[in-house]
Amino acid sequence: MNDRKVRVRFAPSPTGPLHIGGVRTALYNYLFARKHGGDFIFRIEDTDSNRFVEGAEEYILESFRWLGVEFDEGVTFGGEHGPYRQSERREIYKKYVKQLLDAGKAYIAFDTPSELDEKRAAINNFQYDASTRMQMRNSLTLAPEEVQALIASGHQYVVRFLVEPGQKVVVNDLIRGVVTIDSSILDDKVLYKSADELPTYHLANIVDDHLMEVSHVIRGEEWLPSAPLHVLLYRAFGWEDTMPQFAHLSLLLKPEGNGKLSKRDGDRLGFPVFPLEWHDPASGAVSSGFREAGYLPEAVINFLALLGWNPGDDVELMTMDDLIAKFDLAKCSKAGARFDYKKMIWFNHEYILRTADSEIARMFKPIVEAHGIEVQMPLLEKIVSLMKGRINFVHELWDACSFYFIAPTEYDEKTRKKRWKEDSAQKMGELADLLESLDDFSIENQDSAVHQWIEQKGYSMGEIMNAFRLALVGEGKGPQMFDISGLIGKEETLTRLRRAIEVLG
RNA sequence: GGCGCUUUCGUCUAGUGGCUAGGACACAUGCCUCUCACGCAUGGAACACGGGUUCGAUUCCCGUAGGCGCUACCA
Repeated sequence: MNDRKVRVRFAPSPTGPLHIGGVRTALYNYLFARKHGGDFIFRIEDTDSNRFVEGAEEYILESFRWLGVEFDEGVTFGGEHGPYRQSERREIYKKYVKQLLDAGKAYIAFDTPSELDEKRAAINNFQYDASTRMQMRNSLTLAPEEVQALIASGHQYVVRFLVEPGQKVVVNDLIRGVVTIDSSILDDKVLYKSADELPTYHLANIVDDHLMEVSHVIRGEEWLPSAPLHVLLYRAFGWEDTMPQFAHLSLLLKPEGNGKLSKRDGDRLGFPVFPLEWHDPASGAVSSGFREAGYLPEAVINFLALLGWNPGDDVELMTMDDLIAKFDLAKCSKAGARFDYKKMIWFNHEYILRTADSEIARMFKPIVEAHGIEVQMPLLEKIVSLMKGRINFVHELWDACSFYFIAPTEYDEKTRKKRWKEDSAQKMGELADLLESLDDFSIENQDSAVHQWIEQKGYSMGEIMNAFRLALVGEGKGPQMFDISGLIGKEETLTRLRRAIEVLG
């Protein structure tokens, strides 16, 4: 049983954008598959025709392409266990539903949704199970001819799983250990609906995992309560010997307050909860995505991997290959993890630091151009190398360094008060003359010439440089002064200097 | 309500039957310095509570409380 080939799957419902929690579940499946040389399957669970959303499947695929999470098999990837979209597997499920029906392990029920609602309203804690099934309209209580007649006359029905009460059902979870429940608390779950000729999640899931030879089911904790039902289904089909091993992951919680992470938290606190921007086809509403918000995929992966899992060492910055090498389901934490978005921002900062200047410059270029500025790559790369350490997102580069491209039109009042003295105009005039006289305007040459001049005149470094900075930048920020003047060039430096003298006096 | 899962600094977490309970984010201070950042250094900060078991429990057991999830012809 344990020497089976590792085969795991990520099986979302195409009901909208992929939640970040789902991304993490997929990531853990991927890491586990790669770690054990197994296969990673992409299956679409579209058994609820009412909730289907156009474009969701493509969105999910695009998200994983961006993140670098790769599938081996499944929808759009091919494979020998297809089709991988549940809506295309109707005939397969019908066969297995019949098998259960014939074996007396499931039955046909005619109670309509509204009848069931009435029951629930009338009886509190009503549950369709061993204690109530004999009072309902189903193949257990009706004569076989009646059942046939109802079906023949077009009555819609569902197939329910007949749960034997009083059994101890044991789920051996790879993260949580042994979980035992009494089958009496389970209800007779709907397995199949005649209305759309599709199974529900529970049936489709078991049949597909079995047929697709899935070895490990790694999914969110919200599935833990139905895991015993799934065990019972494997048993009913006689598949218990090849039943996959289960691992239920803790959930992602709000950064603050109670409850699980939701889109509202992201909107409120200013971070995305979806990998890519999503345009809802029905409402037209736009939800922000990590990609568009300026996160690097490597940073998102690294952050997510550590949210609920830890290899046990003090290393936090890891590549996908590092994560694969270290991943271990047994080291996943059991309790829910708050979504610490500030730490995610720190990861992005670290990854920007580790990304080549040329790559950051390539990402930054369209932003510069959007401000109507033409810039050459070599210059932009130099600016990036000077500035990228101070930002968390590429788009923050613009605010941090727009002075390279645009001369100040006004001067920050606070800085002016502090840095522009009575004699600043005169000294800046001297500085301008000095710089003008330089044939070699290299950073090194400016540096030595200006230092020499300051020393000769007995000026202080601070008074000169700070006034100089105000003149070129318009405020008190930025890298070393000659890294600014050197890059904007002699002519521009002198223009800005002389304008400041004129304006500030 | 019922059932299940869960509980170490504010947050993510490491860890052990005997430790000064470790790291990271965030925060504070200092250093660096021509500014702002970055960076570096330092600091404050935790074993939910109550019972057991034990020579000794943060660690093992039970209970309580809190948190989370499920309780659909949704996944």
